[in-house]
Amino acid sequence: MTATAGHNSLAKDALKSFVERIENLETEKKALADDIKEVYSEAKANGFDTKVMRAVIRERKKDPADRDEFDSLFDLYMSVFG
Amino acid sequence: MTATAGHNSLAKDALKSFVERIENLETEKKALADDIKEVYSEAKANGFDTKVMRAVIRERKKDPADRDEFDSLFDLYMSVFG
Amino acid sequence: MTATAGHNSLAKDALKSFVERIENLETEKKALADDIKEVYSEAKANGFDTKVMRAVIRERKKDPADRDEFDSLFDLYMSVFG
Amino acid sequence: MTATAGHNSLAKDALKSFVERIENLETEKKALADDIKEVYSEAKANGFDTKVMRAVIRERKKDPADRDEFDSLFDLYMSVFG
DNA sequence: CCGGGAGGAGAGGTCC
DNA sequence: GGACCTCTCCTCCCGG
Repeated sequence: MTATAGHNSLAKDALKSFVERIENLETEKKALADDIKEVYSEAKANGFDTKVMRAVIRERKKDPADRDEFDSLFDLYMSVFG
Repeated sequence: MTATAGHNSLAKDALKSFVERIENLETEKKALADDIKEVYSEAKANGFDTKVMRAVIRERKKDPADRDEFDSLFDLYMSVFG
Repeated sequence: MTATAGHNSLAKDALKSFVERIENLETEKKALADDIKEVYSEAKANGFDTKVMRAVIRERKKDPADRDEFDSLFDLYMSVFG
Repeated sequence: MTATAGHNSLAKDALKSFVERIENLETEKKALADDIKEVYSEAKANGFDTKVMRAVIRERKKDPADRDEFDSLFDLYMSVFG
């Protein structure tokens, strides 16, 4: 936390390294996000409803047991409102 | 809009293809997210404050975008509020 | 488009007025959002599942016709994946 | 899990009450959102750029929060990147 | 009609 | 482990 060309230079280098590694990974992650957007665009251009597609993909990601539990509770709550 | 075996088999295949492409890309994206988490963990183990690191990375991301073409108008509007 | 004291003082006043009206409305809006959060907290403290509650409230907000259309398309898409 | 008149009638009533309170609050909140939209429309009709106005309002909202206690640490970390 | 931006909801991480 | 809070994603609305 102090002086000339030396003190904590290792910590500085370490920090820079960590930050740069993260930024590089985020760059790659963003590229994939863009790719995904692109595929949705293609699908849309082919007449598919992307909102429904998203729902399907979300559904397939879920644990069936969790889904069942959620559904039964949902039905119970809804039943309160006729 | 379709073909031979069964109803709309082409559309079905197209939908399957789109969904699977997206799911694969999301798998890769998640792997990168996990990598990023891992780097933050390393940094934390080395004594860095990850909350501040996140702020730094966010800041560095924002700067380039902030050179907007409406900056002058923005400044004008802001000037109204002293 | 202007008047007496200084350049565009009318426009300035108008802008200030618009901005302040919006900011006041946003303050009120935020207060309501906090109230809503508070009710969810109470409900949770009484043993209700807030995630399911949100789903119920969202469901009740929807137009039945839209919901049916979405559901049938959703089922169709899902059927592609066995 | 409950008492006398009918199955869980108390829990039912409680749930209904919570949901209705939330829905009423959301109705009020939406009314305010509409009011805000209305003010933006007026401003636009008076020749102001609503996009810039939004930027101004956002900025004014951020400033107070940005005086964070970790500013010094943030500056230290940023200094690494000259 | 399409893409981009703003607002809201949900999920995950962090601190207590 | 529970609550807050940040971040990401989804949806809707405005502008082009």
